[in-house]
Amino acid sequence: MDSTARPRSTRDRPAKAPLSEEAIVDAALGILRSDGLEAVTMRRVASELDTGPASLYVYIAGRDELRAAMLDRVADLVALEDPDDARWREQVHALLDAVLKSMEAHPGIATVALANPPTSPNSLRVAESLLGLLLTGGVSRQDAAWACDVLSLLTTASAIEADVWRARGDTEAESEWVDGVRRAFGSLPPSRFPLITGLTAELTSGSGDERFHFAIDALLDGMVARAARG
Amino acid sequence: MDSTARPRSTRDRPAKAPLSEEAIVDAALGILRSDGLEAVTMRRVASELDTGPASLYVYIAGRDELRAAMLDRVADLVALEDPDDARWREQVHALLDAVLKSMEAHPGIATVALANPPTSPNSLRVAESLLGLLLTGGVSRQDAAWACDVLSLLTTASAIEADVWRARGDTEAESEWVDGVRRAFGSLPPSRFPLITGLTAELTSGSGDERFHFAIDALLDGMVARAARG
DNA sequence: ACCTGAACACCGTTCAAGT
DNA sequence: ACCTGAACACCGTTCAAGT
Repeated sequence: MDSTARPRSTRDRPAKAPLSEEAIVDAALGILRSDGLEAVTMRRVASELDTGPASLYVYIAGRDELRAAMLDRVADLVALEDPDDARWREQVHALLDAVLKSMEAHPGIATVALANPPTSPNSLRVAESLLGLLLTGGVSRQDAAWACDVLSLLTTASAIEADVWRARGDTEAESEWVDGVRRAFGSLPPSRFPLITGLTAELTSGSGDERFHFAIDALLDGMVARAARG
Repeated sequence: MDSTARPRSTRDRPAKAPLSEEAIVDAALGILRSDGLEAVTMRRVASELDTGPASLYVYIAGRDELRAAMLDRVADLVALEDPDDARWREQVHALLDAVLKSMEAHPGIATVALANPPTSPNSLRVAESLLGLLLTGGVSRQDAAWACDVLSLLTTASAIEADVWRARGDTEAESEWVDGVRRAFGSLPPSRFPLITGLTAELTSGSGDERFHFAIDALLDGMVARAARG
């Protein structure tokens, strides 16, 4: 793309990196990965680049534009594969799983995704691929179009849920937080919450991933059934 | 500073309300409805109550607790009905629609919902009702439990999407923003995005509500099919 | 004992002034 | 012409001091 390829320098004193949108987004993503979205402030990004906050505005319109640029960069990490008639269903799972994992590696970015329409270049790249898989699976054109939206929503929401679990569970695996929820459910008054108390095991079973893939399967099942009905 | 003559009333506020968690949450919800989530700051809430920000901390642990309390209050607005075998499916739609509408009336609260585990008293009330409807519909216990989570996620995500559309479209109906997206999709290079450009009509058709109920139906279809398969 | 003024350590963004 | 120091108008939260 660019003529002057430079090694991506973020931390550890890269002598002096000339300011650019790319460098700013790089620095922001570094902060995001290590300290989460709340830590990504204009001032923090600027100080990471050894300059004042005002200088960022030469390259980026503001905080929201920076967040959108970060989001697009995260979507760029998702690898795509061509549709295969025999494997379209697992390909859908694999694609959405890649989106989920990419977001989970950048805690807080899912929140940004929900606040921005999915029309950035790399979001469109993913959407184009997902549409292809759904059509290959025999889903109707209208259903595929809407499912594309719904599946994205679901993936983003799952990523946010994962972010929250991790933030609450701190260093430990999900189990600790889930245990808390299980205890909370179990100690509810059964008279007022007969179903929740009776289904505590089911409500707290499965990992986030299992629930995510369950939802995808249920949605695909529904649309395939709908296509079969005509 | 004469305190006997007349309490200095701020605008049309009910004279002097004694501070309490309820009064604080009330004030916060008022700001939320009129100016959105970003405007709900500890300082703004305090000034609305004619006091300093420090005083709020006597009744509320902090900003996040205030947001959680606001969320629970919004969930309290949802009316429930007893499951009816013949109408369970439309009852699911009605329940989730009520949750969606309640959130849409409080712009930004959906973001709070995604950041908090759905274990507040009124969230549990809604979950208990939804579980009952799904079980009445013949969905398996495990599927009902997970679907409860997925449907909540979907509803919350839809509410956020509605918030974003409204924020972008400003005063006008959705159409203006949708037109923009349609134009953006249409002007994409067909060689790189053959499906998106070919499906622009389908991708941008339907209101948010239609897409929302489509997603619910597809999910329910999938789970009913699953239950039928055994 | 209860409440809060004032302070601390931050924000995003702007713009006049400097180079 | 380009960049940025300094300022403006805000944040959430704490705690010593006042009543």
